[in-house]
Amino acid sequence: MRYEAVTIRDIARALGLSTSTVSRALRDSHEISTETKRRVLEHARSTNYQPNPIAVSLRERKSRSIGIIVSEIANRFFSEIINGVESVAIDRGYNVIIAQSLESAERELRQIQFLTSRSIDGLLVSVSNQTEDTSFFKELHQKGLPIVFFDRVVQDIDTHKVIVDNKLGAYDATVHLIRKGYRRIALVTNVEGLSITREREAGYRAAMQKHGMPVDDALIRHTRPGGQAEPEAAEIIRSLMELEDRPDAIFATSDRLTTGCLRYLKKNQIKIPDEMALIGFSNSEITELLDPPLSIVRQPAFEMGATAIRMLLELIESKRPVTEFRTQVLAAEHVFRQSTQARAADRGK
Amino acid sequence: MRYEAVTIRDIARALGLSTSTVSRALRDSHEISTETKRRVLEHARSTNYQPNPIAVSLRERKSRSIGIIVSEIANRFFSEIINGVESVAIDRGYNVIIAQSLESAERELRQIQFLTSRSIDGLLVSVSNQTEDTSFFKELHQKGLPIVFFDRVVQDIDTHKVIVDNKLGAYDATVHLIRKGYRRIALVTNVEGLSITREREAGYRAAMQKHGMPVDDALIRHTRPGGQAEPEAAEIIRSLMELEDRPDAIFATSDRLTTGCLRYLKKNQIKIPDEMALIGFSNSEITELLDPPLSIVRQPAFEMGATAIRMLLELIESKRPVTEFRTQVLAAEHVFRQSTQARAADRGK
DNA sequence: TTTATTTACGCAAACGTTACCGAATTTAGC
DNA sequence: GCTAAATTCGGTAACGTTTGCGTAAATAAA
Repeated sequence: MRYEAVTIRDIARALGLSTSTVSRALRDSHEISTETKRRVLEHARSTNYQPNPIAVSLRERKSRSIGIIVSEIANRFFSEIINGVESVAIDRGYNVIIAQSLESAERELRQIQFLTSRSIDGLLVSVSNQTEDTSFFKELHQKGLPIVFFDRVVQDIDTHKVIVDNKLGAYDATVHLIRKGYRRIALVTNVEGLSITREREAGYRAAMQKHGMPVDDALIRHTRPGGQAEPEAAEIIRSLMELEDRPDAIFATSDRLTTGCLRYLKKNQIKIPDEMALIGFSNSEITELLDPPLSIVRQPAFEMGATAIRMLLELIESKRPVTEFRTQVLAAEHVFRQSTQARAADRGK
Repeated sequence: MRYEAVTIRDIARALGLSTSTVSRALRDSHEISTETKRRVLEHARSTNYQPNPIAVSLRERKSRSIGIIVSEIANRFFSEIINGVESVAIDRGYNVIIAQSLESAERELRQIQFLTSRSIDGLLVSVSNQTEDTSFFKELHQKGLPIVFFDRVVQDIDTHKVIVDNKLGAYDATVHLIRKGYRRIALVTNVEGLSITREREAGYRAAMQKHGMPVDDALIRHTRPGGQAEPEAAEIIRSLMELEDRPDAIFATSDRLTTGCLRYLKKNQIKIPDEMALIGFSNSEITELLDPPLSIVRQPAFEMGATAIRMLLELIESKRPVTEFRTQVLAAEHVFRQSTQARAADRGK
C-alpha cells in the first residue's frame, strides 16, 4: 500500500507494547502469551496491517524475488514456461522478475546485471543463442547465487537443470518422417553451440543411422548466433532448394524456425507435404489450424517452468549448501498431422 | 550480488571517511571536494560497489518496481504488451512484476493484493472479464497508488488510460465485411460489461446502421464472465448455425475468440469464407499461415505497453499530485485476407 | 583583527523489521 | 519457605542507505 501504511510500531503504540513483542506476536512466537497474541492479531487485522516486505528483505538479507531470463517473452514456449514459474512462485510468496535477452549476448549480460543488482534470491536461465562466454554465470554461481538452467543449459556449470528429452524427441520425429517414406530429411536447427541443438541433432543422426540412412551434412543447417530465426530459416530453405539432390522433408527444431519454414514454403508455393514435408518443434496452440495442419514436437513448457522454479526454491531455501545437483528430463510430446503425411506417390501402399 | 557485497561502510572504512561523505560523494553532491569524490568513485569502481536497492527502497520509501496484471501471459497480445512495458522499464531502472488473472475476479483480487503487498510504486491493469466490483481499484487509487489502465479499462476511475480505437477498429472491420457482400454479420464478442466489448459493439452497430443494414440482436453474442473463450466461441457458433436465418459472416473480437471460431468452423467443415466468412481481433504472428489465411484486426500491443508504462512513470515520478488525466488512443491495424474474400457467388462482379 | 561566509566533512536519526540479551514476574520443585 | 526455572515482555542493535544538522577549518568581507 502507500500513504498511510500501518507499521508494527503503530500497533505497539496503540496497545502499549514494544515493537519486539508485536513482531513476535505476529510471528506466533512461543514466548508471547496467548492473550497478547490475540490482541495484536486482532488489532493488526482491524487496521489491515501489512508487513513491509522491503524492511523484511533488508533485515533478512533476502528479497523473496527471483529473476528469469529467456530469449523472448512473446513466444508461446517461453510464455508458457513463465506461466509455470509464476504459478508456483506466487504460492510460495515469491515474485518473479522477467527479462529477455532477445538472442543478444550483450543484452543478456546487461539484463543479468540488472537482475542481480536488484538483489534477487535466485536465477532461472535459458541462455541466448549468441552467448559463448558464460564466465559471468560461473562467477555468480561461485558467489553462491542459486541458479537453475532450463531448456538451453550450460553444460559445465554444476547446478540443477531441467530440459526435455531433446534427443529422443528429435529421434522420434525423424523416425516418423522415415516411416512416412521420406528419405532426404533436412535438419534446420539452432546455433551450433547450444545444448538443445547438440541434443536434437544427435537424435536426428541416431534415427537416420539406426534406419540405415545416410547422413548428409549438406542437409544439416544451423542458424547464426544472434540472428533472426525466421529470415534465417527462409535463407536456409532457399539454399536447400538449390541443391542438386533436394531434401524431401524438413525437420525444424524451434518454434520460430518452424513457422519460418512454413512461411517460406507457402510463399514460394512449395506443396506440403508433397514437395516437402515439414515437422517442427512448436508450442503454438493453433498448429492444427495451419495450412496444412502441422506435425509438431511439443515441449511441456508449463511443467518445465514449474519444475525449474521448484528446484530453484529448493536451492534458495536449503539450510546448508547443496552439492548434489540433478538434471530433470521431461518427455516431449508429438502430434503428427498432415504436413508429414505419406507423400502422394507412397499413399495407399 | 550475494555473499560479499561491498557496502558504503566498507568504502568509508577503507578511505577513512564517514558513510555520509561516501554516500554524498557517490551521488555527486556539491558539498564534497573533487579530490574526495575521485577517491571514492575510484574505490567504488575497483571494488565493484553496487548500491543495495533494498536499503535504498526502505530509505526512499519506494521500490522502483511496478506491477502489471493481465488476463493471461501466454497470449500474444498480452505478451507483446509486456514486451513493450519491459523494454522501457528496464531503461528507466524499474523492474516489472507480472501477474495474471486468468479471467477470474477472485484471482485478480488475490494477485493485486500480492502485488501491493510487495510495495510496488505503480500498477498497470487490464481487468479480467469477470470483474464487476472495482472497489479495490478505487481504494488503491484513492490511497494514492498510481494506476494506469490499458486495453480493458474501468471507466469510472479517473486516471491515465491507453486503449486502441476499438470503435473505429470494429467499424472498419464490419464495413469491410459489408463491402465484400456479407449481409448477416454475427458479432462474437466478449463479456458485456467490458469497456472493449461496448466500444467494439458500438463500432459494429454504427457500421451496420451507416450502411442501412438491420442490426439483429440475435446475431450479437457475448461470452460469459470467467468462461473459457474457445469453448464459448464454439458454443456460440453452434447455436448461430441453428438459426433459421443463419449468419454469413462472423466478426470475433478477441484473440482467443477468433481462434475458437476458426477451430469450430474447421472441425465442422464449414467452408470459409463461402459458408461463413471470418474476421477477428488477433495478434498472432501466423494468421497468414492459417487455413484459410485469416483477416484480422491487429492492435499495436508493444506500443500500447510502452505508452502505458510511460504514463505510469509520469505519475510515479511527478513531484506534485497529478489531477489532469488523459486517455491515449492508438490506431488498430487491419489485414484483410482470404477468410473474408467476396463469397463465391459474388466474385467477379 | 574581528566577524561573516563558505567549504567539506562527521554524527546521528530514520526507513520497518527481526533477534539477541536481559529482566521482571510467575510458576514449579522440594 | 526459598531457590530454580519458566514465562513473558522490553531495550537495543542491526540490515544499508540518505539527510538534516552541527562544526571545524578555510576563505572572504568588514
